[in-house]
Amino acid sequence: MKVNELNPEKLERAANMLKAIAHPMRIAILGYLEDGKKLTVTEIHELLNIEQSTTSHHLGILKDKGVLSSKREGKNTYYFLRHCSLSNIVDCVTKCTMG
Amino acid sequence: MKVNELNPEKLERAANMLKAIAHPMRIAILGYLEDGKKLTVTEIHELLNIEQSTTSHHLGILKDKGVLSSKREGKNTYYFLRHCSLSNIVDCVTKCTMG
DNA sequence: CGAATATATTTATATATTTGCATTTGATAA
DNA sequence: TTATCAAATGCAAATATATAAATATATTCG
Repeated sequence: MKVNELNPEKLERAANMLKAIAHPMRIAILGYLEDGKKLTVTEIHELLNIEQSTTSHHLGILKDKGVLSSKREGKNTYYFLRHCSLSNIVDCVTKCTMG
Repeated sequence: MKVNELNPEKLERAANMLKAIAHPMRIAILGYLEDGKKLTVTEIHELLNIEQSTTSHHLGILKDKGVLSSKREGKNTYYFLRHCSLSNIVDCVTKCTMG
């Protein structure tokens, strides 16, 4: 890989995407969204047992940094992984922290 | 993957490891350490053109969170990836942020 | 030992993040 | 229209993080 051909803006964008993922709740969210699953804000906030607004906040961060996409359907908004390969990051880091 | 069998402590550890990586300078550091390369603090601080103390700080964070290991040899301390698979994270996130 | 080099730590300041509450906006149905 | 459910936003307090300057520690060499 050519990380060091990365200019500061690219490093910044990569860091921002990782920073978006680097939070316990947000890692858990990504865990629920593997294999192309789509979930609503309410579903996630009930699964994680955290406030609706907090959930929305986390989802907004993940969307803003390019980790998730969303699609409104009626009253619900479904969130899902923008790049399915992003599951690998969570996979890799959980494996590395197990040992 | 079984992210959601992860208990809060494991999520926390995974998040901390990602948080350690999620910084432009620290991503650049990991870029220099791919393929098992080992570099000293001074080499890194010169490569990145940042303060020695700042460099040491960043390396300390990466080591503390389990991303890097270090080995002292004489006056120098060499830093290197603890799990070579961690390069994949940087790889994946840089690819995802390119598009 | 004292000097030089490499690394780490401490400290202070600036900046950013997390969280929940209250509110608002959006969509549907009665 | 009004009521209701779903999601997003603004705000504020608490907490965490980043940076650099100064200082401290460790190692080697003369």
